[in-house]
Amino acid sequence: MGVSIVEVARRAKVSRMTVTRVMRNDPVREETRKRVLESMRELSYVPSLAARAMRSHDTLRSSRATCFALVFGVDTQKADEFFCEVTRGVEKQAAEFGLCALQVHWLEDVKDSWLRMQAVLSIGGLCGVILAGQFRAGEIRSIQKVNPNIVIVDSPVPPGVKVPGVESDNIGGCRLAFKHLLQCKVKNPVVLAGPKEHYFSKAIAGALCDYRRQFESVRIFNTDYSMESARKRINRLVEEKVGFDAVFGNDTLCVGAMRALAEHGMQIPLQVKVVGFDDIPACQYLSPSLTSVHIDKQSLGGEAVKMLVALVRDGKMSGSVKLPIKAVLKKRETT
Amino acid sequence: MGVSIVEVARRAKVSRMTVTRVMRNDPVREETRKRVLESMRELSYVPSLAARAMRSHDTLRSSRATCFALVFGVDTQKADEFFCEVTRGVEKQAAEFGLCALQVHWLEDVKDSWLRMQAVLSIGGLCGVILAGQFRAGEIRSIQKVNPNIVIVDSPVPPGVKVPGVESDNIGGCRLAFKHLLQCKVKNPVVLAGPKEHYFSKAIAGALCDYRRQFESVRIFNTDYSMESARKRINRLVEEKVGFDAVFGNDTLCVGAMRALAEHGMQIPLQVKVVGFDDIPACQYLSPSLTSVHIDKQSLGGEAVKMLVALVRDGKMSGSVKLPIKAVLKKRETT
DNA sequence: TTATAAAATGTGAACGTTCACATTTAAGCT
DNA sequence: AGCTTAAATGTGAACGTTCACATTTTATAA
Repeated sequence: MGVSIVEVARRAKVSRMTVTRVMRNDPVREETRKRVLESMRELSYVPSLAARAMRSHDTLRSSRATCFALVFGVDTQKADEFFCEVTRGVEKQAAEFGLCALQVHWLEDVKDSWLRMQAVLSIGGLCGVILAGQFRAGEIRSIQKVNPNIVIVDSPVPPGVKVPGVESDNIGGCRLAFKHLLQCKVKNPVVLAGPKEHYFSKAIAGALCDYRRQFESVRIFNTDYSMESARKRINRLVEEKVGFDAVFGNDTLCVGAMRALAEHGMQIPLQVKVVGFDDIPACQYLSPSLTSVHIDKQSLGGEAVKMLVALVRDGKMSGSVKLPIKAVLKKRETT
Repeated sequence: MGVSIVEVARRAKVSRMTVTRVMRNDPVREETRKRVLESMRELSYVPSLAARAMRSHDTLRSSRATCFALVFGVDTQKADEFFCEVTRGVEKQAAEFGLCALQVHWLEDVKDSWLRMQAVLSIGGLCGVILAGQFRAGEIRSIQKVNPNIVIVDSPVPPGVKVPGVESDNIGGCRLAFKHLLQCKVKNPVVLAGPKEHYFSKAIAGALCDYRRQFESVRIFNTDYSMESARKRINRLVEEKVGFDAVFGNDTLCVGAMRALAEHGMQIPLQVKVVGFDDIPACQYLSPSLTSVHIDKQSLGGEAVKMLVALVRDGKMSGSVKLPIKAVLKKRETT
């Protein structure tokens, strides 16, 4: 069913190797090259990555590899728009390098999922792996066995593993948010964090160390990043007449929160200020538009690719490089 | 770097074939099986998909295949939330079958992108391909050469190709929207379509055949599905004092449109009604919440996977099956 | 016990590439 | 022409599996 290099060679009356050379732009007589190219076209030859991969363990870091895997961790599904943007950044940069990104979601709850993942990652022609989201040290080590070129994006590298990575400055971003809330004379903010062990939640805790004292009260709630959980939470607070004058959380959560506030006829920003995090595209188009801490998600992805390429090219990276992507506050109508 | 079946075999003091048999659950003496399994564990053996793929052309439809590709067409990037949901449906159903979905975006403007795509699709262990979005007949035929098991999702199958597919009832959905607008006494709707040749745009045209006469005027504009283009368009209409009393377009476009209306202090739904399409999660959380034509995006993805599995299992599908996913109007506050 | 069938295990070849090296062809010089 | 060197092209082996078939071991029956 597939056309092999041998058939192309036969048709062009040359050997397999010459065909390979043509593909590689190695020196071949012009006339021969033309015959081969024509032969490839006519048979609509597609090289078999599988076969290439067989010679892989040495080929892996060769210039021929055309793909890398972009693996999404377990919790990444909720934060849609965020990772969509990261992915876009990855793909743009990948295209720049002539690479192709194979995306895989890792679903924790499915049996054998992990084994299948590993098998996928050992597919030939994969020059490396970018991990997006949260991974445990053991998981990373497993992956390293299968493919040594790993870059981790938007997640703190767990202790005990050495992996280069790109990281948004979440703590710095949270600080900006709190500082801004203070400037807005907020006294009793409600903070909507993600799941307990999550990067974002920890960053919030980190940033609060510096600012907590300056507020009268700070209420923190963990959520699953869904709009619904934010809406419910805020609804409950309002119904229980808990006093608060601001909400801070990621953009998705803020959308849910704003809905709840609207349902109760509360004025934004008059009665309650709202500050988001991530600055997803929709922020500008909400009414009122959402003040948010901007993270350059595309850079996050793009830089990860650059790092991966460097890693592949130079063989090794100097230790556990962390490239921070800085956060910027975008003031809009909710504050 | 990778552990091969031979090493596992050696360690367990058996032949390669016995190891294979253990993996396949073929009959093997219990004691031997235990030795092999242990050996596999200790060496943390991961079978090489690449190597498996080499025997592929017959293996392809065998039960061993663990992955399929989910390919996104050129224009799919804009419609983020929509395809995120479709993907989620695909992955849930894939997990159900013990399969793993490899996502690939096809970026048109990048050179050799198409060739790389094809190479990826011919990766071993891929039991099939799901195409999401718009593809041309020639493209589909090319892919068919590389991998015969194709299902197309949310795109009309181009004439001249026989591919089974799952399709949302876009025309029906648009009819619902227009009918609803009429019920709301709308006389002069503005319609925000996608790019000219797009499925959605054509569905709008199709549905309008039946309803155009019943409106006083219908203004249709093509967009690139971005919020910004919708906002600009509506802004211009307002500034040019073009009279209209409703906006219809996909949800993303509606968000942009609503922003524009809000900027001009126009009341929704009093002065202008807004009806979306797709019913992305955010619709319910906007203020006012967005009336939208609901498409069950997860089913779209899930059914595609079921179809693919059937295709792989039975070898062939009866012609060009089209499974329609029906559309439902969700009335909310914008009408 | 030996013959016979059944169960368990092993073997060579093949899949499509590429590598390292071998061979052929062409070109340049005296 | 004949010799040397460079350029162009070809070959066998290897990558990790699996298949079809071959061989060995074990169980069963006479």
